[in-house]
Amino acid sequence: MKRFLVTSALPYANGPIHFGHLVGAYIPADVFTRHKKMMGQKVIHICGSDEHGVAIIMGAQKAGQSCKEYVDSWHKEHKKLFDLFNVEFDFFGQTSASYHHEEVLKWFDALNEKGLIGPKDTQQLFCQSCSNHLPDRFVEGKCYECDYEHARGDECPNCGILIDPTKLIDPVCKICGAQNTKEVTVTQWYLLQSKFHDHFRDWLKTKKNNWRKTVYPFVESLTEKGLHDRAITRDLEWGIDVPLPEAKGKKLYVWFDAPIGYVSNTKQFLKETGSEEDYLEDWWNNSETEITHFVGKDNIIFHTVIFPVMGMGSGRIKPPADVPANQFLNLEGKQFSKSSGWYVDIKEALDQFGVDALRYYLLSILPETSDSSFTWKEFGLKVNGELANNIGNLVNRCLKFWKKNWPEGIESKHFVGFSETSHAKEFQSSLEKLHEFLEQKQIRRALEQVMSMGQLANTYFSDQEPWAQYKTDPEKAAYTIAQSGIQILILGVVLEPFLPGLSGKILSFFSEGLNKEDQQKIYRGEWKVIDELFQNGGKLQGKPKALVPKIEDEVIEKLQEKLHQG
RNA sequence: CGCGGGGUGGAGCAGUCUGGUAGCUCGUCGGGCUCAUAACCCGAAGGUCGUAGGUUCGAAUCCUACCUCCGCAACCA
Repeated sequence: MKRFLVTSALPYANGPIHFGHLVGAYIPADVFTRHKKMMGQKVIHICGSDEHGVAIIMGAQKAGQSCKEYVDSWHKEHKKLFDLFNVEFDFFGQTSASYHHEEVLKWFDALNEKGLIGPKDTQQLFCQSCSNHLPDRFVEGKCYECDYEHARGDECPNCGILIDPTKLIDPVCKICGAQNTKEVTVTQWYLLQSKFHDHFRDWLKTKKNNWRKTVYPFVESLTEKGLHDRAITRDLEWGIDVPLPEAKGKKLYVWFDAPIGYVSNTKQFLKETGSEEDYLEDWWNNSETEITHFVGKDNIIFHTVIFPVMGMGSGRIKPPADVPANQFLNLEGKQFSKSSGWYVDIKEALDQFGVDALRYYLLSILPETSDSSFTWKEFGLKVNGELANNIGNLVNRCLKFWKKNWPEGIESKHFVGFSETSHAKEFQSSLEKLHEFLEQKQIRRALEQVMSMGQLANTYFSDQEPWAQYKTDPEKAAYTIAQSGIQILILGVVLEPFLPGLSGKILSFFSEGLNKEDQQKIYRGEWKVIDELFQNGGKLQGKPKALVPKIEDEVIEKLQEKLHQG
């Protein structure tokens, strides 16, 4: 049986999550996974904290904590935020855990055995003040081509040439700020990707027609002329030991171990849930598995080149079916930047507006094809004008009318045969489009289909005029409300992947007996089941109310002011 | 000529691969309705698809040149 393995980029345990991260990977992955689950397909969503690397060491130093304490606290913080945002993982692990270290060593050994890892001597700058090796962007200086003052160790932002850091004029350590470097020769172990070029290109070509146009052309042109060998070891104190006697004291580079976290976390997930399945045979290396990595565009190279090479090269896992990378989300046109005050505090926003409003807006501006912008003004307009007016109001107008006029319930006969009606046909076609878009990971367009179903339901309600029917022919009105009620029930189910919170609220009006199986049937369009659901008549649970509160203009204005004041 | 992605009615976007009456949401204007969160429904106005050439019976869509915006993405994680 076909199965789906979904991953979202491992958040780096070194700072808060912002909207860009949510929109780039976690929310799309969550929607896709929930969709698959509702379809009744076998799917797991794996993620976890990425906890090695120089930035973590520096962050821990600054915080006066050990590295482990430091990453643990960010791990908890991130987990909490994902929960608040209804982003659901089947497993959310840590790369500092021992199960992860074990897995990484297996990869290293396998690649080493296949001759895909080897040592090379390189010239590197070493800071004599803080005793750190300074790879690329940890050093800055004057460009030897154009004299630009702040050329980085890898590239000059002014003239664009690739920089050899040892040739920089007056190099400065970016870690401690001292100008006290010397050139040293160090041995590092490299992932010999160049040996894998032809094999890689053969595989890549098979993705030409299914990958996004922001992904394929980029990877294609980048790898056309060859794959670069990459250093996968570092001289650091924190990380996974290189399992070679001649590399004593060295650690594996964080980007080597991090993606393996997807695999090690899957193993741990199966172990903790008592599964009999094998993480490799049944999942990562199973021909029936479709692997999808949700990432932001900054992660494309690692997920489309390096990790696939590691997987194919070691033979441990198969390469991904798709890497639906998203573009960047800006804040009112400029990049989010916590240090310059250009950011939005997610927790505050959650407290103020609730998860449904935020998820709705973020979903509607997912940067799937190009960069997009978060603006408070548009947030207010979309939540009020679309979510509240369309869906919120629909639920409210129909269910209030229902509760008021049939407090003891509507007879079951009015609910029968919905799937055969003409108003169900249009719903059905929207649902089919929604499924199609979600399969293609076009989540924005899928959400539009949900909204169009809301509009269909509003139109049906208005056309039938149950308020007028009730005065002349109450039976007819009962039928209209029953049918409208079914439409709302379907909407509630269909909303689940997008807005699980709102979905749950809508469904709670209907029946406590609406189990997962029935929901899945409705989600799949098997609407015959609805006849059975209302066989004892339709009585509403609880008291209907406005589910999506409107956002006041003044609130938006205040937030805009606050942002621009910094 | 470093690389990739954008430039479509007031705003935000889809359509470009596989040429054939320019589509969606919001906003605006007009009408309707009163069950509902001043919500909902119907209708209308509004675009020579960045510019200039070319291919074609026909181009937003293919080709060429140019202008312009965003990002940096294989030793930042």
